[in-house]
Amino acid sequence: MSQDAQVSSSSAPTLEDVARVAGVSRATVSRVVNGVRNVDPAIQEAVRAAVTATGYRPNRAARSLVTRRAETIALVVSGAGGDSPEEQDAFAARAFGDPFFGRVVSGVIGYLRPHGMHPVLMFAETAAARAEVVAYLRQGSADGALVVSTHAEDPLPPMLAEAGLAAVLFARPARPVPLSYVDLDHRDGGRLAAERLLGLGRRRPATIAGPLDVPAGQERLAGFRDAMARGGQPYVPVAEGGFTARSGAEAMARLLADHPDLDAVFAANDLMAEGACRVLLEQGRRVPEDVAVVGFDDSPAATACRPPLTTVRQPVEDMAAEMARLLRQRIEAPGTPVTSAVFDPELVVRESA
Amino acid sequence: MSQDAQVSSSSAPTLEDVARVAGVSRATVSRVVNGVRNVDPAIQEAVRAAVTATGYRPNRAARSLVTRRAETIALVVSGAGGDSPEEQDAFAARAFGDPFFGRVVSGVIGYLRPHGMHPVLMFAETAAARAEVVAYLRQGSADGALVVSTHAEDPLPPMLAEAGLAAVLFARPARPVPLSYVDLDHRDGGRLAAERLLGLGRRRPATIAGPLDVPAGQERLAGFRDAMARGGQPYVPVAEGGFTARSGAEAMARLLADHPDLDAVFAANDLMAEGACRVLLEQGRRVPEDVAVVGFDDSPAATACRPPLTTVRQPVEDMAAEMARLLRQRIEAPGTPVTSAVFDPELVVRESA
DNA sequence: AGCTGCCCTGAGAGCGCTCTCCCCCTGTTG
DNA sequence: CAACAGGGGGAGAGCGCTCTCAGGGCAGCT
Repeated sequence: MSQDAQVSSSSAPTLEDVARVAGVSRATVSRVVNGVRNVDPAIQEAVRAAVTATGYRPNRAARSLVTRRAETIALVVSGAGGDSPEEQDAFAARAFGDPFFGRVVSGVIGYLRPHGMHPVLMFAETAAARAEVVAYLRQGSADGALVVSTHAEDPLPPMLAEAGLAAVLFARPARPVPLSYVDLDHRDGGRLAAERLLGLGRRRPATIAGPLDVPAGQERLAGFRDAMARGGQPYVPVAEGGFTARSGAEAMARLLADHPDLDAVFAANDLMAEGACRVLLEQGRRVPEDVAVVGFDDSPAATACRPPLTTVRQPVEDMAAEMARLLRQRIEAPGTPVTSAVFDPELVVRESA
Repeated sequence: MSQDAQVSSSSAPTLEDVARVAGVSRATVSRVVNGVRNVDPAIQEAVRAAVTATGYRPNRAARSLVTRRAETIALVVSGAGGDSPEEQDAFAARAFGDPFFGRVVSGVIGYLRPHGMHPVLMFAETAAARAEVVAYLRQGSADGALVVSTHAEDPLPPMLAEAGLAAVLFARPARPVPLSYVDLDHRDGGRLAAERLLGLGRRRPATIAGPLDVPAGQERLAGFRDAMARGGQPYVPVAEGGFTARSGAEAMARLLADHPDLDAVFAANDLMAEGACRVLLEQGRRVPEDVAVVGFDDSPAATACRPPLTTVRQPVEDMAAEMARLLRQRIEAPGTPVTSAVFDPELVVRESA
């Protein structure tokens, strides 16, 4: 039946059509369709019936035109990549190759969906792409942006802030930007790793830190060291890595050379932990018997690793959902001050520690 | 200066503003901004100057309202999942955990970007979500859909076709649907694997097939068998797997039990190949010396595997770009008949064969 | 010179929706 | 009973854009 009505009007039904069917004015239908405000229940009922009878769907463009809201938000994967097409492909592949983004997307959609919104996916890996993101938002095609940066020195957030656009970041930017963000309590993650190792009775720990110019890298290390110090281990050898398996392996080799008697390693991410495990195994150390290893992220690398890694997990979906919530809030009430939401990590115990 | 103009008009500049600055009518500015048609070069110049001076950006909603084009397309990750929130999360994580989707996204964006379009990301894993995708499109919020199904029996494509909506699929659906699609020549992929193994002098091949109710599963097998037959190996033992590492391992164990002297295995995807390698190694077979293994997909599992897998790669980015191109074409000219674009796979030689 | 026809430009009518008036009707109060 | 308040509903003005239509100017033709 709804199809008949649909077809008869030769095109998608409009408010006008619904009004005619319900025997009321356009304004009343609009009132019912949107936040119902002061409408006689009987009429509401009639309108609702007319809506289903006609198969009416509000035209988003028409609505946006007058409300000046796109009812759309941009999900921007941002980073400082190169400008060649190959690098762009590589950027995208790298970004999405990491299941981390899948979890972000999942969390964002999980929040947005009940609100009838859908994210527009954008990459901002080049200067041109960043300009386009800003233009897209200024143009009103999206009401705000959710930004996930792959690099700490991402130039996009400052651009967004300067243009006065609504945006929320995943992870605290390296230098302060007047934008809300969600982040993990990396310090606490480091603490969790330390306490696990301490609880296992390990007394000669070492750590493979992430890049120390990235907040996450610094804080995971700081948290680990603090907790170790509190646990009676004031001195912890550190080797810096670059969040890759190879860098983890190299760092592990250095640590082993300098401290052959170590019995525990905390790597600031799973990839480095995996590299570390490989080196450990190659050098004849058993994991976890001889050396316990704790990673960070709970990425697939954690389960793929032999042995499966004990690791620190971030509630990425929850964080992403909160990011979306903060953005919506900012869009609704542009005046609200910027805030941040910091989430607690969780220790996932597997076999490596 | 563009900022001054921007600010002075207190809000985003409109066509009217540009027209005033350029000293022409709205219509003329519109003509210049869009496909320039019969406009005096001098006036074009003046308009363009006014556009940059004012920092004008067409309002997408207003334009969409009259053109009845959203200039947006939906990128739908579709599948038949469960309806619980956990399953939805799992769905998303699974979908994006697979770098395959990253490559699809990358290819789609690569094509769309130069056309000033951006994809809206949607999941269609439940009946409600599917209904919403259809509603979203009927509502005109997007001009068409790019559908990537995780299951062969995805109900979304038929729904889209029936609603008369523009859509293009990734991979041929299990049962015919009047929709265009892009796909890989899976048969040829099977052939490539067979010829590699044959070229290596292997004479006792076996294969771990994918699910045989999926076109890709059937065709990879058929192509492999045909090429083997042509190469003088009419009989090839088959074990069916489910595209997971575990199923690959189990299939491998079965094959080994029945055919202990096999010297080559073609697994219909890398995950199964990885599982197969593990079993092979556990049972004391060396890869590739005793048994050569070829996978399919060239996923990260291929490089993560010990030894790294020789595998068949699909040009996913190109396929995704073509999918977007076909969709745009269909949107521009709705009358054109549905077509399909079949791409050629490529053998990537690593160490396992 | 007068006419035809073409090229270019402007005027203006909407696209479908929201939202501000404004009016009417009912219920309440002096 | 008159005056008023207030809730419920309709009329209508746009939001910014595209596109049709008509008109003005000019070249080429008879």
